[in-house]
Amino acid sequence: MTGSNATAAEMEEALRADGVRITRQRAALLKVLAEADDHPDANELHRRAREIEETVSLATVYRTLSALESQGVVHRLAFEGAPARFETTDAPHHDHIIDVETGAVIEFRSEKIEALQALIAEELGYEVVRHRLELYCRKRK
Amino acid sequence: MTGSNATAAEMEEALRADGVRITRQRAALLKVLAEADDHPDANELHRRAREIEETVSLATVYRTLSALESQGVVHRLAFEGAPARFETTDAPHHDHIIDVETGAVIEFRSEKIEALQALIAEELGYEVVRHRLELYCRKRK
DNA sequence: TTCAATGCAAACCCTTTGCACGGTA
DNA sequence: TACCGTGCAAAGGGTTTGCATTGAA
Repeated sequence: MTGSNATAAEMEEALRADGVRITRQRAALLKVLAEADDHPDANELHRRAREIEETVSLATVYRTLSALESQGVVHRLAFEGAPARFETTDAPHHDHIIDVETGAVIEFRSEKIEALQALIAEELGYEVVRHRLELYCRKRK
Repeated sequence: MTGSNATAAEMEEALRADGVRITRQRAALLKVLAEADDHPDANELHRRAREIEETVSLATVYRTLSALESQGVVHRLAFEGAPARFETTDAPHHDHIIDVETGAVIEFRSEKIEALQALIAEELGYEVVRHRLELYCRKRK
C-alpha cells in the first residue's frame, strides 16, 4: 500500500530460516509480492509471477502463499463474496476500507478501536486472538 | 441469540409484501429461523427444516435465504474459512465475537466503535455503507 | 389457471490435493 | 544424492442454476 513492503530478500530469509527451499517459482512470487502495492488475489499474483518466470502454476502460488502465511510473512484477506486477497505483513496491524464501487482497498489503523475491542471482549470474559474489521464504503461527494 | 427473534408470522408478512409465495417449505424454514437462537449455517437450517417438512431441499433453503436477505429480514454472516451462517435481523445492528475454540458466537454492540468507524471513513473521504467487525476470541482463565 | 417455487443434479468458483517428475541444497 | 517442490488434473466444499414438474393464490 505504502511502498514499505517487506523486500523479496527479507521474505526469502524468513522462508530459508524455516527450511523452505527458494525455487525460481517462489523467487518470482516473492518479487511480485514485494512490489505489489495493491492487494492482489491468487489469480492476479499468478498472472504477475508468470511475467517473471513462466513456469509458475496456480497450485504453486497457493502453496507458497500458505507457507508464507503460516510463517507470518503474508496475510490472507477474505473480503465479502470475493476470492482471498493477500498482503505482506511488513506494516503493523491495520484494518481495511473497501470501496464498494471500485474494489479499491485502503488501509487504516485506529488505536482507539483496538483498545475498545479488547475492552469489550474482556467485559464478556474473552481475550481477542485476532480480529477482522472491514468498512465497505463509498466515496463522499 | 436473545429469544427476541422476529416471529415466523412477521417474516411471512415481509415476504408476502414483496409478492413472494409462502410454501410449506418456506413456512418450515421461517419457523426454524424464528426459533433459532444460535447462528446456524445453511446445512443446519436444512436439517432442522426437514424435521418440520421433509420435502425441503438444500437448494430451496439457499434460495429462500437469499430472498430473505435481499428483503433485509436475514443477515448472512461470513466468518473466516467457514460456511455462511444466518441470523434474523430483528435486533438492531451488532457485531460478533467468535469463540475460536468452540465456534460459539456472541453478539455485542458498541456505539463508540460505530462512531469511530464513521469518523475514520470520513477523514479518508468515504462514508460507510456497511461494515464487518469480528473478534476471534478465547475464553479468559 | 397461472406462473412462481420446487427437487434434482449438474455446474460454478475458489482452493486444495494426489501423483509422478524435476530441481534445490 | 536426497527429498522438497513442481505442474497437471482431478477432487473438494459451499453455493448457485437449468430444467421439467408441482403447487400456492
